[in-house]
Amino acid sequence: MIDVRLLRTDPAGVRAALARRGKPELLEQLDHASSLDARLLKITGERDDLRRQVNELSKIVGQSRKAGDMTAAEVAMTESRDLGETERVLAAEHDELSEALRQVMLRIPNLPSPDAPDGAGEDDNPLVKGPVNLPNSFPDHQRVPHWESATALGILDNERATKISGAMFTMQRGLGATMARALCQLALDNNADAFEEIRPPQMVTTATLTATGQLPKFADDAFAIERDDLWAIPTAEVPLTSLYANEILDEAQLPARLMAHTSCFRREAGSAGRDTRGMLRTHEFDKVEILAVATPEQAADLLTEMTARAERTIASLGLPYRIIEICTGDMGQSHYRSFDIEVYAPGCDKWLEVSSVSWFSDYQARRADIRFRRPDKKGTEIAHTLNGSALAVPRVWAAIIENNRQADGSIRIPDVLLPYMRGATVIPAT
RNA sequence: GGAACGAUGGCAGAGCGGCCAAAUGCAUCCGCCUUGAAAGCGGAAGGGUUCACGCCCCGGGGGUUCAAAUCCCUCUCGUUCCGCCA
Repeated sequence: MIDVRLLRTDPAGVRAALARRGKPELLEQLDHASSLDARLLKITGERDDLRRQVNELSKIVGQSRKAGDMTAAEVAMTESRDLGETERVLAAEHDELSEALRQVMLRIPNLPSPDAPDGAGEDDNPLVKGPVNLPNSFPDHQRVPHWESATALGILDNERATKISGAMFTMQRGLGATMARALCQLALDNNADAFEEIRPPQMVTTATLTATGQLPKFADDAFAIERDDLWAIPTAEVPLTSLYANEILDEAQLPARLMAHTSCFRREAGSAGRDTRGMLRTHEFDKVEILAVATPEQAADLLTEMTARAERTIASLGLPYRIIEICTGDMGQSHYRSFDIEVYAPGCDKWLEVSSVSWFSDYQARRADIRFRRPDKKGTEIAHTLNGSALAVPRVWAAIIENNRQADGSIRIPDVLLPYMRGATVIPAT
């Protein structure tokens, strides 16, 4: 959520920042929020004034009783009763207004960073680095899509996954399953020097899913377990961000660095038919996420560091990759600044997004109410949050299958994964 | 799933419906004392909102009342016992 007070004090600035996202309807929402806020302020003042009068009268009642002046007490009570009725009406109006304002504010996206590049859509995302490790050409045996080669090798069995769970579920077998797990181990081990490993719940409440920004706007993208009012997490970002929800941290605790390997569940509503082959887009996949809760001053460096960490793991696997920055027109709604790492998969001839590292400024933390206290200052401040995929399994797995395919059809296992592969160095051709 | 009890400041823990933003202890911070420390003594210290006055916050929500931390309802969470169970 953006700060209502900012909207109050600098409406032009907020408009200008939001306009960079290129969605005119957002400006109407801003106007709506402003007018609700103005009415809310007025009503709140009137209500509080009435409450003050009621409180004063109540004191008079008590004092008069004590003094034995029952008439005075009676007079004050009657007056207070009348005021109370008006107060009730105003209070109800206040509650309605403030809920309406909240609903509007929850749907207004974050203001992009001044440093974020302008652009209308994904075609405008600037290349920041690379391509790295990209050969001039690929031999024919690497031009085989992973869903063909992996299925032939018996390490991918999507047909049976579909039998069990329906379309867009996948299943790895044998060394394919081992390699999927190895990738998670690698990503965890690569970041264990600075991030605390968490095994969070993978089902969360509605309140938790609202804090990170998935609700109310993107309810259709998440799996719901309605009977118990729970949601399957679309990313570990959700439980990790809420880990410190409704808490006030000491500045010394920041940055708090957390990482988790979890399953991620996505309905992928609206993406039917797009990238649905093989492991490119699935309802359930594994990912290692790294996340930081920080002070505003720490955040920029953390964004750089976390992007570098994600890059390092991809680079160590020997895959061809590039880094792009996300422009204002393509940014996620909670994002302030964002970088993607893409890996080239020669078999399907695509650059695959395998990691996204983002800075959310105080947008998520305000929703989740994560604050911190500076030792030298009174009061509290909203924290900043950042997160990124240290490694998302399916597309990296697919890229390894395609890039590392040998002339004989076997798959060479990247050296950095060997410690986790129970002695295997290749996935043998059948 | 059934039953009983509980939820108050960083922690522990008081709190006859008004004198309670809330005792007391511990912890924290600042002074005094001391060569230094401990002890002792004195003092400070919650959050939100507001330019301010003020208003709100004793797990969440609702109700009763002139007035609610205190009474009633409800939800959530916790503890213990029973049942079931990886």
